[in-house]
Amino acid sequence: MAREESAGLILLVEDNRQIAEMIGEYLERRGYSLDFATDGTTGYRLASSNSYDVIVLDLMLPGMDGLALCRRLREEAKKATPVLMLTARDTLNDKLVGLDAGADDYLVKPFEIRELEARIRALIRRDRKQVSAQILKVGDLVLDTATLQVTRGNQSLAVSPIGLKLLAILMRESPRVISRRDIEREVWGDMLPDSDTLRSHLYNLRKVIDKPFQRPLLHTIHSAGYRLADLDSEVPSSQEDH
Amino acid sequence: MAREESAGLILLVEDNRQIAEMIGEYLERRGYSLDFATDGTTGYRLASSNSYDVIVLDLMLPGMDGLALCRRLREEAKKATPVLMLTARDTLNDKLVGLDAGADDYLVKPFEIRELEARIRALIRRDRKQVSAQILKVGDLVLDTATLQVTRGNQSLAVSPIGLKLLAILMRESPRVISRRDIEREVWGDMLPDSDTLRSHLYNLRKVIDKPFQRPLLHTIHSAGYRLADLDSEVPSSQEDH
DNA sequence: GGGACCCTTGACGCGAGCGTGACGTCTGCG
DNA sequence: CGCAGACGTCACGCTCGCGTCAAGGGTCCC
Repeated sequence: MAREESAGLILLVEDNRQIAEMIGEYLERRGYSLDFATDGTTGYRLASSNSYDVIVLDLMLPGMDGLALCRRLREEAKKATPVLMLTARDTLNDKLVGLDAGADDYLVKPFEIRELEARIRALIRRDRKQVSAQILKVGDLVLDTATLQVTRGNQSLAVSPIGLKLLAILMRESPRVISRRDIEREVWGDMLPDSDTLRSHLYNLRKVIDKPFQRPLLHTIHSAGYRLADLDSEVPSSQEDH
Repeated sequence: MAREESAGLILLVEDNRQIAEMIGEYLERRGYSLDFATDGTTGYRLASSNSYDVIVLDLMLPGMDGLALCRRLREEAKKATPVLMLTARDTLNDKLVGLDAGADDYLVKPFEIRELEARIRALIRRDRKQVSAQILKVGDLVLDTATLQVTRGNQSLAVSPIGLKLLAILMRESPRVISRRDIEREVWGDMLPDSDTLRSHLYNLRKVIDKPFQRPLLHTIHSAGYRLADLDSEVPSSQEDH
Protein backbone atom coordinates (compact mmCIF):
# COMPACT_ATOMS: atom_id res chain seq x y z
CA MET A 1 0.00 0.00 0.00
CA ALA A 2 1.49 3.27 -1.10
CA ARG A 3 1.75 6.00 1.46
CA GLU A 4 0.84 9.42 0.25
CA GLU A 5 3.53 11.24 2.15
CA SER A 6 6.99 10.25 3.27
CA ALA A 7 7.85 10.32 6.95
CA GLY A 8 11.23 11.66 5.91
CA LEU A 9 13.99 11.49 3.31
CA ILE A 10 17.05 9.63 4.49
CA LEU A 11 20.50 9.06 3.04
CA LEU A 12 22.09 5.81 4.13
CA VAL A 13 25.84 5.50 3.65
CA GLU A 14 26.95 1.98 4.49
CA ASP A 15 29.36 -0.32 2.66
CA ASN A 16 28.07 -3.56 4.14
CA ARG A 17 25.29 -4.56 1.74
CA GLN A 18 23.63 -6.89 4.21
CA ILE A 19 23.27 -4.25 6.88
CA ALA A 20 22.24 -1.65 4.34
CA GLU A 21 19.47 -3.85 2.98
CA MET A 22 18.19 -4.68 6.43
CA ILE A 23 18.03 -1.05 7.49
CA GLY A 24 16.63 0.08 4.17
CA GLU A 25 13.81 -2.44 4.13
CA TYR A 26 12.77 -1.68 7.67
CA LEU A 27 12.76 2.07 7.22
CA GLU A 28 10.90 1.92 3.94
CA ARG A 29 8.26 -0.24 5.52
CA ARG A 30 7.92 2.44 8.21
CA GLY A 31 7.24 5.08 5.59
CA TYR A 32 10.62 6.69 4.99
CA SER A 33 12.15 7.37 1.60
CA LEU A 34 15.73 6.21 1.19
CA ASP A 35 18.79 6.96 -0.91
CA PHE A 36 21.79 4.67 -0.73
CA ALA A 37 25.54 5.02 -1.06
CA THR A 38 28.14 2.34 -0.45
CA ASP A 39 31.24 4.50 -0.35
CA GLY A 40 32.19 7.83 1.10
CA THR A 41 32.72 9.67 -2.14
CA THR A 42 29.27 9.05 -3.58
CA GLY A 43 27.85 9.58 -0.13
CA TYR A 44 29.38 13.03 0.00
CA ARG A 45 28.22 13.87 -3.51
CA LEU A 46 24.64 12.92 -2.67
CA ALA A 47 24.69 14.59 0.71
CA SER A 48 26.01 17.89 -0.58
CA SER A 49 23.75 18.14 -3.61
CA ASN A 50 20.45 17.05 -2.05
CA SER A 51 18.42 18.02 0.98
CA TYR A 52 17.93 15.10 3.32
CA ASP A 53 16.11 15.06 6.61
CA VAL A 54 18.73 12.78 8.12
CA ILE A 55 21.97 11.16 7.02
CA VAL A 56 22.83 7.77 8.49
CA LEU A 57 26.55 7.36 8.20
CA ASP A 58 28.85 4.44 8.80
CA LEU A 59 32.12 5.42 10.41
CA MET A 60 34.38 3.16 8.35
CA LEU A 61 33.88 3.48 4.64
CA PRO A 62 35.86 3.01 1.46
CA GLY A 63 36.79 6.23 -0.31
CA MET A 64 36.22 8.69 2.49
CA ASP A 65 35.46 7.71 6.05
CA GLY A 66 32.46 8.98 8.00
CA LEU A 67 34.37 11.55 10.01
CA ALA A 68 35.90 13.16 6.96
CA LEU A 69 32.59 13.11 5.14
CA CYS A 70 30.84 14.77 8.03
CA ARG A 71 33.49 17.42 8.43
CA ARG A 72 33.55 18.27 4.74
CA LEU A 73 29.77 18.40 4.69
CA ARG A 74 29.79 21.01 7.43
CA GLU A 75 32.77 23.04 6.35
CA GLU A 76 32.77 22.91 2.56
CA ALA A 77 29.19 22.16 1.58
CA LYS A 78 27.88 24.18 4.57
CA LYS A 79 25.10 21.68 5.13
CA ALA A 80 23.52 21.39 8.58
CA THR A 81 21.71 18.16 7.79
CA PRO A 82 21.44 16.02 10.94
CA VAL A 83 23.98 13.19 10.88
CA LEU A 84 23.60 9.92 12.76
CA MET A 85 26.89 8.07 12.98
CA LEU A 86 27.13 4.29 13.09
CA THR A 87 30.21 2.82 14.65
CA ALA A 88 31.49 -0.57 15.72
CA ARG A 89 33.77 0.98 18.27
CA ASP A 90 32.37 2.46 21.42
CA THR A 91 35.22 4.07 23.27
CA LEU A 92 34.57 7.50 24.71
CA ASN A 93 37.22 8.93 22.47
CA ASP A 94 35.48 7.83 19.31
CA LYS A 95 32.20 9.28 20.43
CA LEU A 96 33.80 12.61 21.07
CA VAL A 97 35.67 12.68 17.81
CA GLY A 98 32.49 11.83 15.97
CA LEU A 99 30.45 14.47 17.68
CA ASP A 100 33.27 16.94 17.23
CA ALA A 101 33.22 16.36 13.50
CA GLY A 102 29.66 17.62 13.48
CA ALA A 103 27.62 14.46 13.98
CA ASP A 104 24.41 14.92 15.94
CA ASP A 105 24.02 11.44 17.35
CA TYR A 106 25.76 8.12 17.27
CA LEU A 107 24.79 4.49 17.56
CA VAL A 108 27.04 1.56 18.43
CA LYS A 109 26.86 -1.59 16.35
CA PRO A 110 25.22 -3.94 16.83
CA PHE A 111 22.05 -1.95 17.50
CA GLU A 112 18.32 -2.49 17.71
CA ILE A 113 16.71 -1.45 14.47
CA ARG A 114 13.85 0.15 16.41
CA GLU A 115 16.28 2.29 18.33
CA LEU A 116 17.72 3.50 15.06
CA GLU A 117 14.30 4.59 13.94
CA ALA A 118 13.59 6.27 17.26
CA ARG A 119 16.76 8.32 16.98
CA ILE A 120 16.05 9.23 13.39
CA ARG A 121 12.64 10.39 14.47
CA ALA A 122 14.17 12.43 17.27
CA LEU A 123 16.56 14.14 14.87
CA ILE A 124 13.79 14.97 12.42
CA ARG A 125 11.57 16.27 15.19
CA ARG A 126 14.34 18.45 16.53
CA ASP A 127 15.05 19.88 13.11
CA ARG A 128 11.43 20.64 12.36
CA LYS A 129 11.09 22.43 15.67
CA GLN A 130 13.63 25.03 14.64
CA VAL A 131 11.75 25.83 11.48
CA SER A 132 8.47 26.21 13.28
CA ALA A 133 9.74 29.06 15.41
CA GLN A 134 7.67 32.15 14.87
CA ILE A 135 9.57 34.81 13.01
CA LEU A 136 8.29 38.31 12.38
CA LYS A 137 9.65 40.35 9.49
CA VAL A 138 9.10 43.96 8.46
CA GLY A 139 11.42 45.18 5.76
CA ASP A 140 14.88 43.98 6.74
CA LEU A 141 13.96 43.94 10.42
CA VAL A 142 13.56 40.47 11.92
CA LEU A 143 12.29 39.37 15.31
CA ASP A 144 12.50 35.76 16.37
CA THR A 145 9.90 35.36 19.09
CA ALA A 146 11.42 32.10 20.27
CA THR A 147 14.95 33.32 20.91
CA LEU A 148 13.94 36.98 21.36
CA GLN A 149 16.67 38.00 19.00
CA VAL A 150 16.33 41.10 16.85
CA THR A 151 18.34 41.71 13.72
CA ARG A 152 18.35 44.31 10.98
CA GLY A 153 20.34 43.96 7.83
CA ASN A 154 22.41 41.23 9.32
CA GLN A 155 23.56 42.78 12.50
CA SER A 156 21.94 41.93 15.77
CA LEU A 157 20.37 44.58 17.97
CA ALA A 158 20.05 44.86 21.75
CA VAL A 159 16.46 45.62 22.62
CA SER A 160 15.18 46.02 26.16
CA PRO A 161 12.35 43.81 27.49
CA ILE A 162 9.60 46.38 27.05
CA GLY A 163 11.11 47.36 23.76
CA LEU A 164 10.72 43.77 22.65
CA LYS A 165 7.11 43.77 23.67
CA LEU A 166 6.45 46.96 21.75
CA LEU A 167 8.26 45.63 18.74
CA ALA A 168 6.30 42.40 18.76
CA ILE A 169 3.01 44.29 18.88
CA LEU A 170 3.98 46.68 16.13
CA MET A 171 5.32 43.94 13.90
CA ARG A 172 2.29 41.75 14.36
CA GLU A 173 -0.02 44.59 13.41
CA SER A 174 2.20 45.90 10.63
CA PRO A 175 1.55 47.82 8.47
CA ARG A 176 -1.54 48.99 10.31
CA VAL A 177 -1.68 52.00 12.59
CA ILE A 178 -2.01 51.25 16.30
CA SER A 179 -3.19 53.83 18.81
CA ARG A 180 -1.13 54.54 21.90
CA ARG A 181 -4.03 53.40 24.05
CA ASP A 182 -4.06 50.00 22.45
CA ILE A 183 -0.33 49.63 22.87
CA GLU A 184 -0.48 50.73 26.48
CA ARG A 185 -3.28 48.33 27.23
CA GLU A 186 -1.41 45.45 25.69
CA VAL A 187 1.84 46.18 27.48
CA TRP A 188 0.72 47.26 30.95
CA GLY A 189 -2.79 45.86 31.09
CA ASP A 190 -4.95 47.65 33.60
CA MET A 191 -2.13 48.88 35.85
CA LEU A 192 -0.64 51.39 33.46
CA PRO A 193 1.67 54.10 34.82
CA ASP A 194 0.41 57.66 35.36
CA SER A 195 2.95 59.33 33.13
CA ASP A 196 3.07 58.32 29.51
CA THR A 197 6.24 56.32 29.69
CA LEU A 198 5.35 54.91 26.32
CA ARG A 199 6.96 57.93 24.69
CA SER A 200 10.25 57.13 26.33
CA HIS A 201 10.13 53.55 25.25
CA LEU A 202 9.27 54.39 21.69
CA TYR A 203 12.17 56.80 21.74
CA ASN A 204 14.57 54.18 23.01
CA LEU A 205 13.25 51.64 20.56
CA ARG A 206 13.82 54.03 17.67
CA LYS A 207 17.32 54.71 18.90
CA VAL A 208 18.07 51.04 18.45
CA ILE A 209 16.15 49.92 15.39
CA ASP A 210 16.06 53.10 13.27
CA LYS A 211 18.77 55.58 14.20
CA PRO A 212 21.72 53.46 13.07
CA PHE A 213 20.10 52.94 9.68
CA GLN A 214 19.22 55.17 6.79
CA ARG A 215 15.61 54.20 6.25
CA PRO A 216 13.22 54.52 9.23
CA LEU A 217 10.64 51.82 9.80
CA LEU A 218 8.77 53.17 12.82
CA HIS A 219 6.50 56.02 11.79
CA THR A 220 4.43 58.38 13.89
CA ILE A 221 0.91 59.16 12.74
CA HIS A 222 0.05 62.38 14.48
CA SER A 223 -2.78 62.08 16.99
CA ALA A 224 -3.58 58.62 15.69
CA GLY A 225 -0.81 56.29 16.74
CA TYR A 226 2.18 54.48 15.32
CA ARG A 227 2.86 52.13 12.51
CA LEU A 228 5.79 49.95 11.58
CA ALA A 229 6.32 49.57 7.85
CA ASP A 230 8.82 49.70 5.04
CA LEU A 231 7.44 52.61 3.04
CA ASP A 232 9.16 51.94 -0.28
CA SER A 233 7.99 48.38 -0.48
CA GLU A 234 4.34 49.32 -0.20
CA VAL A 235 1.92 49.43 -3.08
CA PRO A 236 1.49 53.08 -4.12
CA SER A 237 -2.17 52.58 -5.10
CA SER A 238 -3.17 56.13 -6.09
CA GLN A 239 -2.16 57.57 -2.77
CA GLU A 240 -0.40 60.87 -2.46
CA ASP A 241 2.87 60.96 -0.62
CA HIS A 242 4.47 64.12 0.62
CA MET B 1 12.61 11.96 46.95
CA ALA B 2 9.44 10.96 45.20
CA ARG B 3 7.86 13.83 43.43
CA GLU B 4 4.21 13.40 42.70
CA GLU B 5 3.49 13.33 39.03
CA SER B 6 0.98 11.80 36.71
CA ALA B 7 1.73 8.29 35.59
CA GLY B 8 0.97 9.44 32.09
CA LEU B 9 -1.33 11.51 29.90
CA ILE B 10 -3.68 9.32 27.91
CA LEU B 11 -6.20 10.03 25.18
CA LEU B 12 -9.13 7.63 25.15
CA VAL B 13 -11.17 7.52 21.96
CA GLU B 14 -14.21 5.31 22.50
CA ASP B 15 -17.84 5.85 21.47
CA ASN B 16 -19.37 3.47 23.96
CA ARG B 17 -19.91 5.66 27.02
CA GLN B 18 -20.16 2.76 29.41
CA ILE B 19 -16.83 1.27 28.41
CA ALA B 20 -15.21 4.69 28.31
CA GLU B 21 -16.33 5.48 31.84
CA MET B 22 -15.17 2.16 33.13
CA ILE B 23 -11.72 2.50 31.62
CA GLY B 24 -11.45 6.16 32.58
CA GLU B 25 -12.32 5.62 36.21
CA TYR B 26 -9.93 2.75 36.57
CA LEU B 27 -7.01 4.53 34.96
CA GLU B 28 -7.57 7.75 36.85
CA ARG B 29 -7.62 5.83 40.09
CA ARG B 30 -4.28 4.38 39.06
CA GLY B 31 -2.80 7.85 38.68
CA TYR B 32 -3.15 8.56 34.97
CA SER B 33 -4.50 11.77 33.48
CA LEU B 34 -7.19 11.27 30.84
CA ASP B 35 -8.66 13.11 27.89
CA PHE B 36 -11.79 11.76 26.21
CA ALA B 37 -13.24 11.72 22.73
CA THR B 38 -16.33 9.86 21.58
CA ASP B 39 -15.86 10.15 17.84
CA GLY B 40 -12.99 9.91 15.41
CA THR B 41 -12.97 13.51 14.30
CA THR B 42 -12.53 15.07 17.73
CA GLY B 43 -10.17 12.25 18.59
CA TYR B 44 -7.95 13.18 15.69
CA ARG B 45 -8.09 16.84 16.54
CA LEU B 46 -6.99 16.20 20.11
CA ALA B 47 -4.36 13.65 19.12
CA SER B 48 -2.74 15.89 16.54
CA SER B 49 -2.71 19.07 18.60
CA ASN B 50 -1.58 17.64 21.94
CA SER B 51 1.24 15.43 23.13
CA TYR B 52 -0.06 12.30 24.78
CA ASP B 53 1.94 9.49 26.23
CA VAL B 54 -0.45 6.91 24.80
CA ILE B 55 -3.60 6.94 22.69
CA VAL B 56 -6.16 4.21 23.36
CA LEU B 57 -8.22 3.88 20.23
CA ASP B 58 -11.39 1.98 19.44
CA LEU B 59 -11.38 0.45 15.98
CA MET B 60 -15.00 1.26 15.13
CA LEU B 61 -15.94 4.87 15.63
CA PRO B 62 -18.41 7.38 14.26
CA GLY B 63 -16.87 10.08 12.09
CA MET B 64 -13.52 8.46 11.36
CA ASP B 65 -12.62 4.90 12.28
CA GLY B 66 -9.57 3.95 14.29
CA LEU B 67 -7.53 2.80 11.33
CA ALA B 68 -8.03 5.99 9.41
CA LEU B 69 -7.34 8.08 12.49
CA CYS B 70 -4.12 6.23 13.15
CA ARG B 71 -2.96 6.51 9.57
CA ARG B 72 -3.70 10.22 9.36
CA LEU B 73 -1.98 10.76 12.68
CA ARG B 74 1.21 9.19 11.35
CA GLU B 75 1.17 10.58 7.85
CA GLU B 76 -0.42 14.00 8.12
CA ALA B 77 0.15 15.09 11.69
CA LYS B 78 3.51 13.26 11.77
CA LYS B 79 2.86 12.14 15.33
CA ALA B 80 4.61 9.06 16.62
CA THR B 81 2.48 8.86 19.76
CA PRO B 82 2.08 5.20 20.77
CA VAL B 83 -1.33 3.88 19.78
CA LEU B 84 -3.10 0.97 21.45
CA MET B 85 -5.96 -0.28 19.32
CA LEU B 86 -9.11 -1.81 20.77
CA THR B 87 -11.26 -4.07 18.62
CA ALA B 88 -14.09 -6.53 18.97
CA ARG B 89 -12.85 -8.60 16.06
CA ASP B 90 -9.80 -10.76 16.41
CA THR B 91 -9.11 -12.10 12.96
CA LEU B 92 -5.53 -12.18 11.84
CA ASN B 93 -6.41 -9.85 9.02
CA ASP B 94 -7.56 -7.12 11.36
CA LYS B 95 -4.40 -7.32 13.37
CA LEU B 96 -2.26 -6.86 10.33
CA VAL B 97 -4.29 -3.95 9.04
CA GLY B 98 -4.15 -2.32 12.44
CA LEU B 99 -0.43 -2.67 12.86
CA ASP B 100 0.16 -1.56 9.30
CA ALA B 101 -1.78 1.62 9.95
CA GLY B 102 0.82 2.47 12.56
CA ALA B 103 -0.66 1.06 15.74
CA ASP B 104 1.86 -0.15 18.29
CA ASP B 105 -0.24 -2.67 20.16
CA TYR B 106 -3.53 -4.39 19.91
CA LEU B 107 -6.13 -5.62 22.39
CA VAL B 108 -9.24 -7.70 21.69
CA LYS B 109 -12.54 -6.97 23.40
CA PRO B 110 -13.59 -8.11 25.84
CA PHE B 111 -10.37 -7.63 27.73
CA GLU B 112 -9.16 -7.63 31.29
CA ILE B 113 -8.80 -4.05 32.46
CA ARG B 114 -5.56 -4.96 34.20
CA GLU B 115 -4.06 -6.17 30.98
CA LEU B 116 -4.94 -2.87 29.37
CA GLU B 117 -3.02 -1.04 32.02
CA ALA B 118 -0.06 -3.37 31.72
CA ARG B 119 0.16 -2.72 27.99
CA ILE B 120 -0.21 1.03 28.47
CA ARG B 121 2.62 0.94 30.98
CA ALA B 122 4.78 -1.01 28.55
CA LEU B 123 4.17 1.49 25.77
CA ILE B 124 5.00 4.45 27.99
CA ARG B 125 8.15 2.81 29.26
CA ARG B 126 9.28 1.94 25.76
CA ASP B 127 8.71 5.47 24.53
CA ARG B 128 10.35 7.17 27.48
CA LYS B 129 13.41 5.01 27.12
CA GLN B 130 13.73 5.91 23.48
CA VAL B 131 13.29 9.58 24.10
CA SER B 132 15.55 9.74 27.12
CA ALA B 133 18.44 8.04 25.39
CA GLN B 134 19.73 10.70 23.11
CA ILE B 135 22.61 13.01 22.52
CA LEU B 136 22.10 16.69 23.15
CA LYS B 137 24.54 19.13 21.61
CA VAL B 138 24.87 22.90 21.90
CA GLY B 139 28.06 24.35 20.52
CA ASP B 140 30.84 22.14 21.81
CA LEU B 141 28.83 21.13 24.86
CA VAL B 142 27.53 17.57 24.78
CA LEU B 143 25.15 15.73 27.09
CA ASP B 144 24.59 12.02 26.69
CA THR B 145 21.30 11.41 28.45
CA ALA B 146 21.91 7.69 28.45
CA THR B 147 25.10 7.81 30.48
CA LEU B 148 24.50 11.29 31.96
CA GLN B 149 27.96 12.30 30.88
CA VAL B 150 28.66 15.93 30.14
CA THR B 151 31.62 17.05 28.06
CA ARG B 152 32.82 20.30 26.62
CA GLY B 153 35.67 20.63 24.19
CA ASN B 154 36.97 17.23 25.01
CA GLN B 155 37.07 17.30 28.74
CA SER B 156 34.37 15.81 30.87
CA LEU B 157 32.52 17.87 33.46
CA ALA B 158 31.02 17.00 36.84
CA VAL B 159 27.45 18.25 37.05
CA SER B 160 25.15 17.78 40.03
CA PRO B 161 21.78 15.98 39.64
CA ILE B 162 19.65 19.11 39.48
CA GLY B 163 22.28 20.70 37.29
CA LEU B 164 21.83 17.82 34.87
CA LYS B 165 18.12 18.32 34.83
CA LEU B 166 18.51 22.02 34.15
CA LEU B 167 21.03 21.33 31.45
CA ALA B 168 18.79 18.79 29.76
CA ILE B 169 15.88 21.23 29.73
CA LEU B 170 17.96 24.08 28.43
CA MET B 171 19.60 21.96 25.77
CA ARG B 172 16.34 20.47 24.59
CA GLU B 173 14.83 23.92 24.19
CA SER B 174 17.96 25.51 22.77
CA PRO B 175 18.26 28.09 21.34
CA ARG B 176 14.92 29.23 22.66
CA VAL B 177 14.44 31.44 25.68
CA ILE B 178 12.87 29.67 28.64
CA SER B 179 11.28 31.54 31.52
CA ARG B 180 12.28 30.76 35.08
CA ARG B 181 8.73 29.68 35.75
CA ASP B 182 8.82 27.07 33.06
CA ILE B 183 12.14 25.74 34.28
CA GLU B 184 10.93 25.64 37.86
CA ARG B 185 7.75 23.85 36.90
CA GLU B 186 9.67 21.24 34.96
CA VAL B 187 12.21 20.63 37.68
CA TRP B 188 10.13 20.79 40.85
CA GLY B 189 6.63 20.26 39.53
CA ASP B 190 3.96 21.68 41.77
CA MET B 191 5.96 21.50 44.99
CA LEU B 192 8.46 24.18 44.15
CA PRO B 193 10.54 25.75 46.92
CA ASP B 194 9.59 29.13 48.40
CA SER B 195 12.89 30.82 47.73
CA ASP B 196 14.18 30.91 44.22
CA THR B 197 16.84 28.31 44.56
CA LEU B 198 16.96 28.25 40.81
CA ARG B 199 19.37 31.17 40.91
CA SER B 200 21.83 29.18 42.93
CA HIS B 201 21.63 26.22 40.64
CA LEU B 202 22.10 28.31 37.55
CA TYR B 203 25.08 29.90 39.26
CA ASN B 204 26.60 26.52 40.05
CA LEU B 205 25.85 25.22 36.59
CA ARG B 206 27.60 28.19 35.05
CA LYS B 207 30.58 27.63 37.30
CA VAL B 208 30.98 24.22 35.72
CA ILE B 209 29.99 24.60 32.08
CA ASP B 210 30.97 28.20 31.34
CA LYS B 211 33.50 29.61 33.77
CA PRO B 212 36.40 27.34 32.77
CA PHE B 213 35.91 28.28 29.12
CA GLN B 214 36.29 31.43 27.14
CA ARG B 215 32.96 31.51 25.34
CA PRO B 216 29.82 31.41 27.49
CA LEU B 217 26.87 29.32 26.35
CA LEU B 218 24.32 30.05 29.06
CA HIS B 219 22.87 33.51 28.60
CA THR B 220 20.56 35.51 30.81
CA ILE B 221 17.75 37.41 29.15
CA HIS B 222 16.74 40.03 31.65
CA SER B 223 13.20 39.60 32.98
CA ALA B 224 12.51 36.99 30.32
CA GLY B 225 14.48 33.90 31.17
CA TYR B 226 17.53 32.01 30.04
CA ARG B 227 18.79 30.57 26.83
CA LEU B 228 21.53 28.14 25.98
CA ALA B 229 23.18 28.84 22.66
CA ASP B 230 26.44 29.31 20.85
CA LEU B 231 26.10 32.92 19.79
CA ASP B 232 28.79 32.97 17.12
CA SER B 233 27.45 29.95 15.32
CA GLU B 234 24.08 31.52 14.85
CA VAL B 235 23.40 32.89 11.42
CA PRO B 236 20.46 35.30 11.45
CA SER B 237 19.48 33.89 8.05
CA SER B 238 19.43 37.06 5.98
CA GLN B 239 17.47 35.36 3.28
CA GLU B 240 15.88 37.73 0.85
CA ASP B 241 13.15 36.29 -1.27
CA HIS B 242 11.66 38.09 -4.24
C1' DG C 1 29.62 8.99 64.24
C1' DG C 2 31.80 11.46 60.86
C1' DG C 3 32.60 13.01 56.41
C1' DA C 4 31.30 14.00 51.62
C1' DC C 5 28.17 15.65 48.88
C1' DC C 6 24.00 18.36 47.49
C1' DC C 7 20.00 21.19 48.14
C1' DT C 8 17.90 25.11 50.27
C1' DT C 9 17.82 29.57 52.22
C1' DG C 10 19.10 34.20 53.02
C1' DA C 11 22.21 38.17 52.82
C1' DC C 12 24.70 41.45 50.12
C1' DG C 13 25.53 44.31 46.26
C1' DC C 14 25.55 45.77 41.64
C1' DG C 15 23.54 47.41 37.62
C1' DA C 16 20.08 47.22 33.92
C1' DG C 17 15.87 48.97 32.97
C1' DC C 18 11.91 51.52 34.16
C1' DG C 19 9.09 55.49 35.57
C1' DT C 20 9.09 60.36 35.92
C1' DG C 21 9.39 64.99 34.72
C1' DA C 22 11.41 68.89 32.44
C1' DC C 23 12.22 71.00 28.20
C1' DG C 24 12.51 71.55 23.15
C1' DT C 25 10.13 70.77 18.67
C1' DC C 26 6.45 70.04 15.51
C1' DT C 27 1.66 69.95 13.75
C1' DG C 28 -2.82 71.46 13.11
C1' DC C 29 -6.30 74.90 13.95
C1' DG C 30 -8.36 79.24 14.69
C1' DC D 1 0.55 84.31 13.26
C1' DG D 2 0.11 82.47 17.66
C1' DC D 3 -1.62 79.12 20.71
C1' DA D 4 -2.28 74.43 22.41
C1' DG D 5 -1.88 69.82 22.30
C1' DA D 6 0.92 66.06 20.61
C1' DC D 7 5.35 64.28 20.24
C1' DG D 8 10.70 63.87 20.51
C1' DT D 9 14.63 64.16 23.58
C1' DC D 10 17.11 63.37 27.59
C1' DA D 11 18.83 62.74 32.28
C1' DC D 12 18.04 61.43 36.97
C1' DG D 13 16.75 58.26 40.91
C1' DC D 14 14.89 54.04 42.36
C1' DT D 15 13.37 49.65 42.14
C1' DC D 16 13.93 44.95 41.34
C1' DG D 17 16.13 41.19 38.79
C1' DC D 18 20.03 38.78 39.09
C1' DG D 19 24.95 37.19 40.24
C1' DT D 20 27.55 35.88 44.14
C1' DC D 21 28.60 33.37 48.14
C1' DA D 22 28.46 31.28 52.60
C1' DA D 23 26.08 29.04 56.24
C1' DG D 24 22.78 25.41 57.67
C1' DG D 25 20.66 20.95 57.17
C1' DG D 26 19.40 16.64 54.99
C1' DT D 27 20.92 12.17 53.03
C1' DC D 28 23.87 8.44 52.08
C1' DC D 29 27.82 5.62 52.79
C1' DC D 30 31.95 4.13 54.87
